[in-house]
Amino acid sequence: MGKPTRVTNRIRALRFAAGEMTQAELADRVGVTRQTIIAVEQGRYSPSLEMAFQIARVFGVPLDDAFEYPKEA
Amino acid sequence: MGKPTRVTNRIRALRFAAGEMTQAELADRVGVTRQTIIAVEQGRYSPSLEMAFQIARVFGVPLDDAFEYPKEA
DNA sequence: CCCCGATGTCAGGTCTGTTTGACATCACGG
DNA sequence: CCGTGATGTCAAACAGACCTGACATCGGGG
Repeated sequence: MGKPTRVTNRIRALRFAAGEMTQAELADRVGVTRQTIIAVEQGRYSPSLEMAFQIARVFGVPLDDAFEYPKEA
Repeated sequence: MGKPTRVTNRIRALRFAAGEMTQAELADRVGVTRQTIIAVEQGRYSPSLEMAFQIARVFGVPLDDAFEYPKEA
């Protein structure tokens, strides 16, 4: 139980928008584990900046489009 | 000796552009340590996505403007 | 000259992102 | 009915981000 990750993402939506891309395939393309994709997709924790960049790149969208950070606590 | 952080940033430039903002002040505003700012600024490691968002927000720029990720290995 | 603010370094320790591997469920097709 | 692909869960371990605290340097003022 650490801090709830305030960062949200649109990975799932982007996956489906990209022709029903599977979690396993995304994980493979990004170079991480399927587990990691699941955890991030579910918002259990936020990815590293590098991983965020790679994910956004896979879908061809800017970072701010794939991930969002709410205003203040 | 881990992996060299492929992510680069324009923090230093942004700091000076923002009226000579000091590392300590940025650290304070972002809510991290001065050490962390130094390390990130020097590219010793890439920040978390949350921290990246906060930094970009301090300077009022989009993520992709504050941080860059080079093409391929 | 001395002090102080700003930057940088080093050592150690904590926390969380990431991995590996095993396993459960559900939908689908043969 | 059985097998398989996609998703999800849990546990344990490792790695890297981040912290604390101490200290070194350099430049500018008083």
